Formats: sequence, structure tokens, C-alpha cells
Amino acid sequence: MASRPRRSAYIPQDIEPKWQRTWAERGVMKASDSSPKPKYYDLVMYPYPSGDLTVGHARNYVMGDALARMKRMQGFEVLHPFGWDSFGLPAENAATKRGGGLHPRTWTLNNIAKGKRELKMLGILYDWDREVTVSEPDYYKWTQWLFLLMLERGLAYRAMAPVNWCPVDKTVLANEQVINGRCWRHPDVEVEKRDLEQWFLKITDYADRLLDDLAMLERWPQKVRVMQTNWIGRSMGAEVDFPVVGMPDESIRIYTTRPDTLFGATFMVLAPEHPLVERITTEKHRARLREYVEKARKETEIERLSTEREKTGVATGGFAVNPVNGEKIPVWVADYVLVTYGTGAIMAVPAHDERDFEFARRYDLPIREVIAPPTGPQKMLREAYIGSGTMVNSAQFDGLDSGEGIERICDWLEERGIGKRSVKYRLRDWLISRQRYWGAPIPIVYCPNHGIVPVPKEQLPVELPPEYKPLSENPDWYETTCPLGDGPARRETDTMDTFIDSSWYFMRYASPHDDREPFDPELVNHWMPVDQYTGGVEHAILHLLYSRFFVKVLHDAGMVEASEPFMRLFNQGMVKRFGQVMSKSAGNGVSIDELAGAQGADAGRIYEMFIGPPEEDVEWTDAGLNGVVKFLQRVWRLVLEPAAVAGESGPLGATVDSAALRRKVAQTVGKVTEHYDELRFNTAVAFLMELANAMQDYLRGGGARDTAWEEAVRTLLKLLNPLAPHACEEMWERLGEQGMLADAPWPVFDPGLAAEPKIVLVVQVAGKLRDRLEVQAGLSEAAAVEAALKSEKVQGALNGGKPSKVVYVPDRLINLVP
RNA sequence: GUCGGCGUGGCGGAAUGGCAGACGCGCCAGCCUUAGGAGCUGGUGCCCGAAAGGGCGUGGAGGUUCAAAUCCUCUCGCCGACACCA
Repeated sequence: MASRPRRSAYIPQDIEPKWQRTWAERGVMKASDSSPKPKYYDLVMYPYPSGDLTVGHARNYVMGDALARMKRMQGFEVLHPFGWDSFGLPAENAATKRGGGLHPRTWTLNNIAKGKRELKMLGILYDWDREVTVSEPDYYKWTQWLFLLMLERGLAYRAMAPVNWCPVDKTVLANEQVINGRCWRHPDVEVEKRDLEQWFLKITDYADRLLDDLAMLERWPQKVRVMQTNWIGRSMGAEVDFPVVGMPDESIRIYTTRPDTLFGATFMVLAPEHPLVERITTEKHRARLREYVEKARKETEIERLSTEREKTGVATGGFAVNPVNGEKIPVWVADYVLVTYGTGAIMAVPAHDERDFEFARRYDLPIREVIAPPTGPQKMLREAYIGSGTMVNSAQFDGLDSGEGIERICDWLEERGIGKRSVKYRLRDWLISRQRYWGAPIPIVYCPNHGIVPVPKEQLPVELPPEYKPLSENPDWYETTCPLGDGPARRETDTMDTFIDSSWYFMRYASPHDDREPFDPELVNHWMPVDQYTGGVEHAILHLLYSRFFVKVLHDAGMVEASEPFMRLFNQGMVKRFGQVMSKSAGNGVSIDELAGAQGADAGRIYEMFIGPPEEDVEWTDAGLNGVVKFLQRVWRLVLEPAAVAGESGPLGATVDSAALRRKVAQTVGKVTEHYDELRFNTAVAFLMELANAMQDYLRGGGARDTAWEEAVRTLLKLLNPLAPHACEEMWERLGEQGMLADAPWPVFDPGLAAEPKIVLVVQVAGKLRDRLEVQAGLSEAAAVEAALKSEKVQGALNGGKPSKVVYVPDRLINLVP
């Protein structure tokens, strides 16, 4: 039978609910819009309310909360808000899966209530007055408003386009949602192509700024900036017109990044969808060509984009003229040329392009070297030479370096009006139409008389009908009247991509209840930009790029001063268990209820941080959690029962010097503050453990419970508070302190207090460690050499000789080189 | 294939040019206890040695440096992103 716990034992369940109530009642994390304090905007990526919250998902919320709590204590007015990315497919899928009946909105709101309760159980504090739920009309009204703003600014347009169609979700996917030709949600399902009228946002208009401004984001992970750079994929080159033989008014415009290889073009390739294909094809080739184009159209993205696949194509029988040398070259059609990039047509230079080389080999087309590598021209090209070199076989350009050649040829083309410099991007416009119920309706009406008519802003929101069924099958909803003429009209039945919702939610937090505009300009400028943004790396491209785009558009519209939303970005690693990402559905999740009911929220919070480097994936183990529980219990006894701890036998030779304890405390203040700021919580916890160990040794060794001790106790509580707020708050109260620890000032680092009067000087001879000397700090080099030479070990290593060289790093190391 | 990241004790990891292994887990020995999945003390990279001490050591090979886990070159392995973008 378990013995009765001591009255003062640490029982998290007895104290955690109490403090959670108190913090809520006192509005500890309420952000004031009019505070004179400097602002700090601490944002975590809002989640999809899946109802699957585990301690794994909570890791970044704990980071955000710890940072918010420290920043508050440091005197900042902290904005730490939360919300729900509650539109989107999963709600529909889940609602459908559970036997229909359950409306996506009901399911969503249930999950939100559940998630909110669990976050509170972890002691995570948000300004819940600012909570946003993007699927509620008071939010999506403004999402629709922003769509109309895009339309007004010429950034939203409708176009027929071959779109990616997921046969399982029965919806169109954005380019970004297609991974290797497969649906991002169904990795085993190949995406089909369909032609539909769709709404697009012109993100490509902002490609240059999105790329160039990455340079401003110095506090973003390098990895994310590289990914965005590649995604935007800016390339510099030239467009060149190749006249078509026998068709005096036609020419084929190609795009190349290597104008210096123009003389090496031995054939041309059109994408199967290129508009000229039909007309350029000769009678003799028509049948075969039609068959090929037909096949290519049907082929799925995955087949077409596979690099392993052999390149195929057919000749059109048509010819074009290379404008630089008047040479007649054949025109082919091949599916390795994409109609969506560049001009949908290329000049093929097999000698200097791997793809063209492979194609030329297969179809026995000529290969002509025009760039000689530094080692000199090659007789037989065994593979394409794609590097730079000296131009050859290029008439008046022979002998030029290829870099220089690019410029000269571009000049030459531009002078004659047959080509021009051109910049292209991989980035495509953002397809935002979704054929789904659970999203913000696109606020457009189609009128037989007036065409595409935006819903007037004063009529927003265009609310979703209560019945859960496709909008296009709900005439009661889509049949309407034209805002311009009262005639019958039809609503747009597509809803918006949920990435639109998340592209501006962080600005809505500034004035979440504003019913006149998406956000109050004054307040948004007060809080923006976000100082710290924390979330998963899976959003490295989509969400972050779209949000940057939105902010730039709103900046241009004069609605927000910031031109970048997130100053510092951090991607936390995932929590795994038994080798897999933790989730309820995988059956390896540790729920927040379980944790709070067993070891307590505080132990869980510390463990989430101590478990490993914050940016790395980590493995959750029960043994590791127990180590943290022991640490918390040790702190509890140190603070509340120092007499009992002091009565225990201590280590031999323990430091019982009050001044040494003060130094240790001061050093810990410096290190913990710095590491919290850098989000290096794992090492911050280690420093706190060191301090607790030192305090325990101090007591057991007979250290006095004097002011140094009392200061140490209070500093330890302040430093630990961001991670273990319930326990620390309780101890603070039991110590008889007035006011809440959450409001106590953060300790200030004092380098003078932290300085050690004596240090251990490492003595090396020829770079090898030979001795350690305890010396006064700040020793001069001469004194250090003298001290080092006195050491027998050093003398032995020097073998009686004298050092010919001395390297002295004050207070650290001296290296004597014989 | 291209780009990026990582590789350190039995384990998670610390150290970003200056004492490798902080902190924790685990393990070993001892103490305390009616008992221990509790607490305390000491130990714990590897090799030689009774010890003192010495040698080796951050995936591998080379290099730069008085000094390298850290910087450079090559290489192996794992992970991630992109993947015919002309």
C-alpha cells in the first residue's frame, strides 16, 4: 500500500487546474493594444482542428508559450494568439466517413472545443479573446473581401486551363498539391488532367519581389529560403524567333538560357500542346503526329515527368530557320517540352544540353559542338557538355568566352529585332478554385447580361448554405439575382483554397472583431510584423510564400506597412514514438489528458523541450519523462523543504561558498536567457538542472540559508517558470511572495556578478593537454607562461627545452610550442 | 540525378576553431530502508596499467592551423526537398 504523501509533496494534479483558472481569471496573456510597453508578436502556426491533438503536436505550442511567458516577464506587451484553420477537405472527409449526418461545421466546432480544452490543460496561455475560426462567416466575410480586393487590383482572373484533378477527392489541385504527379493527400493516386474555367491569383506578378526580399529574411532557416528560391525558379535567358519555312507570317518563339549555344541548334522541339503543331505538320507526318499528341494528352503527369523515361517524339515534317546562320532545321514534337514553361518550344542544342543530347541520340539527329571546354574542342562528344567555355563554330562569335557570348548574342538579336532578353519563372499563378462545400465561397455572380460580376462588398459575406452538399447541386443557393440589373444570375459555386484563409489570419489577430474591415490599419501596424513564427517545415513553401504574397499586395494597397510578415521563422521537429510520428490514429500518441493525469503538464512541458534539439525530430520515451519528473520533485524540495535537504548527507568537498552560489546563479541567468531567446530550450533546461544540482550540493555541504540562497531560489523559479509555470507559481506563492510569478520581472544578467575570480587555465605543449592550473582570472601572458613553466608535467613534456612559440588565450588556454 | 542537412559514449544529446562527451537516461559499486520501479554517495568513451600515468578517440581518407567534432578536399552512410523548367 502506498504511503500517504507528505503534506508538501509535489502533486501536479492538485495545483495545475488551480493556476490555469487563476491565469484565465486574471487575463494574464491578454494583449493590450494601447500598452506603452514594446510589443512582441509571438505566433505559432494555427492548426487544423482534427481532434487528434497529442503531446507531439503540442511541442511548438509549448515553445511559443515559453517564449511568450519570458517576453512578458522581460517587460514586453506580448501578442500570443491562437486560431483554427478550420476550412478544408478533412472536415468533409471526416464528416462523410462518420456516416454522413455529421455536418462539417458541427464536427469542426466539436474538435475546436476539444483542442482548446487540451491546450489549457497544458497551461498554454493565449489571448483567447482574439481567437479566429476561419470557417465562421465573421472571418470568411473578410477572406471574400480580400478576394475582391485582388480582383480590383487586377490580381484575380479567370482562365481555362488544364488543371490537376484528383479522382479520389474529386477536386482540382494546385500545382503545389501535386507531388511527383500524385495527389498530396493520396500518394498512391495519380492526378488526371482536365480543362476547366478556374480562378487564379497572379502571384507571378510578385515573383521578383518574393525572390529578392528573401535576402531580408536573415532570421529564417537557410533551408526554407533555398526552397522558396528554387520554387520561384527565376532564370535569365532570351526569347528568339525562328521563322517557319514555307509559312512567311509564322515563326516559332523559343526560350533559352543559353543564347551562346544558338549556333549549335540542330533541330527544334514543340510541346505537344503547342498551337503551331497542327499547321506545321506536313501531310505525310499528320497521322503519326496526331496519334502521338493524343497519347501525350492522355498521359498522366507522373508518366510525363519521369526523368527515367526515355524521351519520345515525332517529326512534324516542317522546318524552321535558325536566324543566326540561316540554317534549315527540322521541327519535332516531344513531350519532354512543357507547354506551361517558357514559350512551349525550344531550340535543341544536343551538344550542350543533356535532354537534347539524349533525344538526338535516339532519333539520330546531328550534334554540333559550339562551346569548347577549357581543355579544348572535343572530337567526339560522348555526353553533353553543359559547362562554360570558348565559343566555336559560331561565325563572328568564335573565340568568345561563353559568358561574354551570351551578352553579345543577346545584343545582336535585339539589334535585329529577332530576339530579346527574357526572364522566366517556375512559379505559376495560384489556382484557388476548389469544387468543394467546406470553404469560403468565391464572391462572384455570373449574369447573362453583365458577365462576371463581383458581389458588392456591402453584401458580404456570401454565406454557405446550411445543407452539406455540393454548391453546384444546390440551386436554392446558387440561383440569385444580378447585383447590377436584378435579372436572374448564378453564383460561383467554387470555394477558395484554404491557403487563402491562412495567408492573412495573422493580421486578423490585430483586430479580430472588427466588422468594418479585415483589420484595423492602426492596430495591424502596431503588432505587425510577427517577431517570432513557429511551426512545421511542411509549410516551408506554400503557406509561407502565399502569406508573403498577401502581405505584399496589402502593402501595395496601403493597408499594412510591413512588406514581410514574419521576421524570424523557426521550424520545430516532430515528436515520434516507436519510430513513427505521434498521432492518435497511429495508436502511438500520448494524449494531453493522459500526461496531465499522470506526470503532470509541467513535467510534460519540460520534457518536450529537454527531449532534444528543437529543430530535430525526437523520440518520446517514458524513461526520459521520468527523469524530468525527478528534476521537478528535486526543485520542489529544494525550494519548500531546504532544511530537510540540508539534513541529508552531501558530497565530499562540496562548495558551500555563498559567493560561488551567487556566481552560479548569475551565470545561469545569462545562459538560460540567451538560450530561451534562441529557442534552444534543451540546453536551457540543462543549465537549470545544473543550477539545481549546485544548490542541492550547497545545502548538503552545509551552505547557509542566507540571502544568497534566497536569491538563488527565487531566480531558479523565475527562470524555470516559462517551462513549468504551474509548479513555479505554486512554489512562489508558498514562499509568501506577493503577486504572481507570471508578472515578476525577469532577472537581468550581470556580467560582473557572473565573473569567476579564479579560472582553470589549460596548459598545452605542442597542442597536447599537459596540465590544468587554477589561476587568477585576467592573468597576463608573461605571468601565464611563468606559471605554466613551473608545472612539472609541462617541464617533462618540454624535455628541458624552451618554448619557441606561445599561444595564449586569456582565461582559457596556453599552448607552448617547443 | 541536382540541391540541402546530418553522422560524437550503451542511448538522447552538449561543445561552431581553444579541456570532447555538459545535462539527462541507462548501467556498475556502496549506503539507507521491513520493502523498492524510492532516496543518497561514488563511478561510468575505448585500450594498457595495481596505481601513478600513458596511448587512442567525434563515419572513413587526406589537408589547413600552435590548436579541428568544428574550416577545406575527396569518400561512405542516413534523412529531407526538388526532380525533363530549356
